[in-house]
Amino acid sequence: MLSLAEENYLKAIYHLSDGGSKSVLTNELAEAMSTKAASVTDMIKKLSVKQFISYEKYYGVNVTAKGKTEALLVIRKHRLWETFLVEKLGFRWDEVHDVAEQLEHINSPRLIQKLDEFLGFPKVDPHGDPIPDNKGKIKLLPLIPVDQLKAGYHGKIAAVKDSDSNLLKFLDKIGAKPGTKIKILGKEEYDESMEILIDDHRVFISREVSQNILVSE
Amino acid sequence: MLSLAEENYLKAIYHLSDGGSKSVLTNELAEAMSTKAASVTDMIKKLSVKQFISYEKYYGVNVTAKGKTEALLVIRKHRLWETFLVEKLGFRWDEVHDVAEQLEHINSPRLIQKLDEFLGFPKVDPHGDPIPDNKGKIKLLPLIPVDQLKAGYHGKIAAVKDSDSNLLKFLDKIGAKPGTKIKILGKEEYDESMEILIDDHRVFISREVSQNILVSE
DNA sequence: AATATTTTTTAGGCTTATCTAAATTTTTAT
DNA sequence: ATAAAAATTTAGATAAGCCTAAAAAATATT
Repeated sequence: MLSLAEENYLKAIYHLSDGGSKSVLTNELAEAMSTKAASVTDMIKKLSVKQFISYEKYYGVNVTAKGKTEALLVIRKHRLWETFLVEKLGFRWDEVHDVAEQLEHINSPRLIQKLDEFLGFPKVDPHGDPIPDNKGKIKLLPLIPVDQLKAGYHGKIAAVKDSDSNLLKFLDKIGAKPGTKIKILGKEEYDESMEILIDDHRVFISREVSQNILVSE
Repeated sequence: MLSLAEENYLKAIYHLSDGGSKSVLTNELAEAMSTKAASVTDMIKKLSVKQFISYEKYYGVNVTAKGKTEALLVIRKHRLWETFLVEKLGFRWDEVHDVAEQLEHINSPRLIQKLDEFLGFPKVDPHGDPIPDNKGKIKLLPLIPVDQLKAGYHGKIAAVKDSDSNLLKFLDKIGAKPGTKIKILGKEEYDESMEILIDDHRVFISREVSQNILVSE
């Protein structure tokens, strides 16, 4: 149905559009795909003809309902594989992204069904991101980045935002992952760094980090 | 290093040459790859330049040592994935081939190392075929097809030859798989069909089937 | 409002992997 | 030994996905 390149573009469009809630510009997409604007224009035309996106010259692209479902099915595969790599093969969560990028393109509904079952039908992946169902539907809960919380807040980490390997290694080091208890002790006005408790351990985190740790409600 | 198409050609050449012991003709390869002789000639030139095969115009190709190693590393991945699909995900052995054909091209040495470990370093895949090591070395034991055995022989099934889904389903039905006890009761001269015991169950098999069940020594 | 800048698209090429049709080489048969 | 048949290679196209350079459209500046 979709080629590997088409799947990758569609997924990028889905992510850049925040799940379809805004349009995506050509250069933005070129940047994300590490390619040139001219190549993006070519691909946009193809995906548009196939009705995965809608496109008006010079005004950026939007995913259609069909495109959204398709993107979410790829994301489902990606997140199930990431879960497999961490839970079953013992990968660290900062190592899984590139491999999952390859595995997500394996085409076998039966494989994904069996994998889902083998993993015990997980609802979220190791980063706390929700796993879409086999119809391409996803339940997104509203999440708040820690940098917006006030001193005194306490709850649990729901997810981490960035999939940058260095951020993940740092979070690993301070013991921060989805499910971990977190409490805000204070925020420094000058640089917005924060003092927090991770599982009752006191740590200092910069704004870059606090923006990437998410809690629910 | 190698493109997907190149990997597939190399693997086919390895198999058709019986592991490098004879040369492979253009048409033979075209047939195996479901493509045209002209396309094969093109690809042969590429693999030849890259030194994975040696090639003399009009006389067929042979795999080099380098090509053999490379082919065996792909086969290693294929067989580890087949083992995973059967042992861990509960696939039937007649269902795994097509999915493994896709999975074998995932490029991540770490993934294969972890998978091997997860599976407990299996020596053979679900069909009884040996799994090459991570250096691309394989230990092939000499196997004998059941149609060459005499009445009275008894031993264990070592492997099954054909990966045709219908054959595998039939073998499943009569309970024949690697490790199962087998005894030859007799052979019918007329059509070479045989009467055998599979795990003490009496069954009749045709020559097509008996040629595809293998025992060691 | 006119001009400069930025963004996007078009035009034309390149590579990989495929194809058909024609040419060439090898093999088989007379 | 030569002609016919079969196998293989070459030549020339095509499609996907990318590129650079140039043109066109939209946006920003003065």
